[in-house]
Amino acid sequence: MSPAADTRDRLIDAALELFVYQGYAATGLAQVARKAQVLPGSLYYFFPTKEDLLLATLERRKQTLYEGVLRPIWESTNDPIERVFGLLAGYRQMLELTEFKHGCPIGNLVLELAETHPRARGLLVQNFDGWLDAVEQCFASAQDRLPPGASPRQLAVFVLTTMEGAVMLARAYRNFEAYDAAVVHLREYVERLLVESAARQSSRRA
Amino acid sequence: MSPAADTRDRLIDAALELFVYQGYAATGLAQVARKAQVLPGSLYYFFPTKEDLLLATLERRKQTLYEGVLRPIWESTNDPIERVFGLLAGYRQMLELTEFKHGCPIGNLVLELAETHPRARGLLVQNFDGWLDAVEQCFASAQDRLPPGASPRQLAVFVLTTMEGAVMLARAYRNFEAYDAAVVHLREYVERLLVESAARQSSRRA
DNA sequence: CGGTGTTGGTTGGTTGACCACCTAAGCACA
DNA sequence: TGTGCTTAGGTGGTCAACCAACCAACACCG
Repeated sequence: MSPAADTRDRLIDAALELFVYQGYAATGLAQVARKAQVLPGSLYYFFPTKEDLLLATLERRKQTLYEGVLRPIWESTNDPIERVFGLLAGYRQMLELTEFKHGCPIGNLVLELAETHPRARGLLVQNFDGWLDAVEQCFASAQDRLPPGASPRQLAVFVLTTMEGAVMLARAYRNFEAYDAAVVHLREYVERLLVESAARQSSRRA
Repeated sequence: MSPAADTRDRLIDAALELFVYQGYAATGLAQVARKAQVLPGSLYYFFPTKEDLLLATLERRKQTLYEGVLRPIWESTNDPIERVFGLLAGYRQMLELTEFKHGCPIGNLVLELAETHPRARGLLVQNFDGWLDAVEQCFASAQDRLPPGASPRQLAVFVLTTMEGAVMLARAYRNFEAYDAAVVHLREYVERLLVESAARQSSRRA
């Protein structure tokens, strides 16, 4: 890796963390540079404007979704339904490790920037889409165990809304009560869909 | 109302909207004063610091929860379960009316301020608590129609996480697909709890 | 009644810090 | 020698915070 690519990466890493931790507007470029061990001027060399830096972080986030988020869980879990809940457990673990400092990296920025930064919104949506695609695939490959009317995509959306809301409440309360309650109910719901479908299939066979 | 209380109120009203619309950090005090038709100096008379203004808006939000949010729905709907979904419909309507500009007033600020403003976090939690109390009461007064193990509080938490997540996705995508999908699934889940309980009761009677 | 001090609220402008943004000189490596 | 990158410094602008002068309403007292 060239030295330039290295500092560029360090800048994105630093910005990624600061934007998620304290918001976009509240983060100064000088602070990003300091955290990345780079002089403020260099920052301008790679990212002409602050928004360019923001877009680069979102692009990075999108590209590391599989490597950083999905793969560790996909490798430890095979059952598609359990993979979904493994994902939820992963976010829980992140909250735990960072003592609720980091929530969902996308969610925070959506609420802050959706109205004011249209280009960022586009990338945020792409990030959500990537996540939804992955979860949709889980449900799709378990579709034979689900009721016939169940839409994998809509189930994925439900999982994402639950997760985003749960992360938000966990950060607000600084505990896992709400997060765990939400996941328990989501599991109850999915469980019911599974047994319903199983009952239907066995009755058809009979 | 004294003229002073009036300008104070106007300031809180203006700040309330701006903080929700464009975030806390991104909102300048001069902008708040302009919107409230007040000179910047007066702002300092009522609120020594920007954070004091923030806390006042959260206090106000807490006190207007019933009047502004719950009452209109409570009055048009009697069934406790339908009241819960009426609440969700109300937030949907707000998104529609404001063209996705306003999300949940509390949720936005939670993600922005939870880590950096501990006093604000306390008030944000109080706001969530008030909302949760109301929804919990709904489920509690329908408890005879729910399975015996169902906890009204935990159900309320599930509703809140769903709502917050749904609002977030609606704002990101600028459409209601995700919002509606989430609400549909939540309804499916509650519906299943109701019929389950009904079946159990009729089988006991038999 | 009327003059006088006090209080609650307003005005407009200042201050110092910080911000994103910009530049031009310097560096190392090819 | 040239190119890619880094460095230090600087500019204009905006921010929260602050202030001193001001004003109207009121209370108190001669």
